[in-house]
Amino acid sequence: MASTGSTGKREERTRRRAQEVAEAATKVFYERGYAAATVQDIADELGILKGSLYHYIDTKEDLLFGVLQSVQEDVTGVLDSAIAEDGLAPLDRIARYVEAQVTYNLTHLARISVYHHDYDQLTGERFDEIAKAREAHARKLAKIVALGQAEGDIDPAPDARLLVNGVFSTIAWPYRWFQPGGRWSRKAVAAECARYARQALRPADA
Amino acid sequence: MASTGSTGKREERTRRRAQEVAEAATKVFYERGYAAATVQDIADELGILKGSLYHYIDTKEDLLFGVLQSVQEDVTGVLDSAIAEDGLAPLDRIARYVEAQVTYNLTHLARISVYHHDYDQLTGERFDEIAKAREAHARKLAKIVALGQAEGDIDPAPDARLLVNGVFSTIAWPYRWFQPGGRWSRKAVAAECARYARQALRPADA
DNA sequence: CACCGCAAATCGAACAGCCGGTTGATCGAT
DNA sequence: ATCGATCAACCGGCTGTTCGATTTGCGGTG
Repeated sequence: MASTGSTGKREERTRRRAQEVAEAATKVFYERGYAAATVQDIADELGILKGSLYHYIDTKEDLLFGVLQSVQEDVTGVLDSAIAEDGLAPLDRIARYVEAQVTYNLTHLARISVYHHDYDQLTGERFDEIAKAREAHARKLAKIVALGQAEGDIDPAPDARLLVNGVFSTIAWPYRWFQPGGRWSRKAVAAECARYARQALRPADA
Repeated sequence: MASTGSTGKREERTRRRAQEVAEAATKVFYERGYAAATVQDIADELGILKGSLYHYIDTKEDLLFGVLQSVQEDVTGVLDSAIAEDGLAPLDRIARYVEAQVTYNLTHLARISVYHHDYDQLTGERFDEIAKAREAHARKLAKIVALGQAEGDIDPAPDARLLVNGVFSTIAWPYRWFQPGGRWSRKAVAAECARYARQALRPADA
């Protein structure tokens, strides 16, 4: 049987285990923070010895990078989806994007926490890679903002990049205070953030 | 000569040195993060041996707590000042508060970074103390928001506590991306944040 | 279906190095 | 002479990482 495309049980199992490792790392990094977390902690979470963990990685940082890369993919996907929708005015597009991203953030609290909290603990090229992706992300959003300013449903006075940072703040902060099962549902928070951002972007007079 | 009230050169010098220690800790925690930072690093920053540092502290965590306590005082002061101003409509008061706090944050990047980044590395009562202060802070702001909602210049639909979190996001995020001497001045960023928050709070129709 | 081969996964033990923290002696300004 | 500040040397414990031995379970063979 040809190899490509079909997943033997062997490879399947391997892939699964690798994902379990990533999840364990995410959980531990979320609870303790990357720097304070120990390779031992992650091994304990998996129920193996810490030496065994090095069958999957070369370095502790590999675990962090794995998580960050994966989150970056998701985050990029959310924005691209919002861009792909057609027939939306820029302001509506941004509102949808905010709602979708906040929903994602509150559904994947651990991943997003690590993404925002520990990303600057990466070193060398790896840091650069994520930083580059983040900047590309910001530029994409800036384009939509600028379009909205040109069309008149977004305040034309402020620099588009400043408005982008405003939107990011609205998106990024909720993971810091949100409590699952608490007073507000994910949906309610996401909707309020979308409203908040939309209102903030609108021209002053309106 | 009486002792109380007058500062002898001895005590003066001691106080100064203690502040230098705190500043060194702030700088190192800002650059490396609390968990990754070493007592050695801070001693190096001061030009003394790490053993000598323990003349001022009992524990590494003392350094973190010192910084956080001090920042918490400042932050409380900023809000209280905004509350003390009289003759201001709630929405104007909040806008002033946002501008003042963002200005503070961008002027004391290192302190604020540590405050937001490493505060959950405190343990026991100390964590509780800061957490309590933060909650009191949120309640104060919620009162102003609720007042604004009652008076009609703030959207009455969303829960006041959700709006407070929105305002906090606008305040707290800039330290993450702001670059001193970069494209925007502190004043410009602070003013834009104030505008962003004010606009976000206003009723939808307006 | 029973067997075997082989690679992936885990173990077990060790490592050098650095961590936070302690202690007693010494320095230096008042 | 006093007392805060610094030094010098040390400790036990834990860190990330390495590596050869051992176990586990899928894939092919008869």
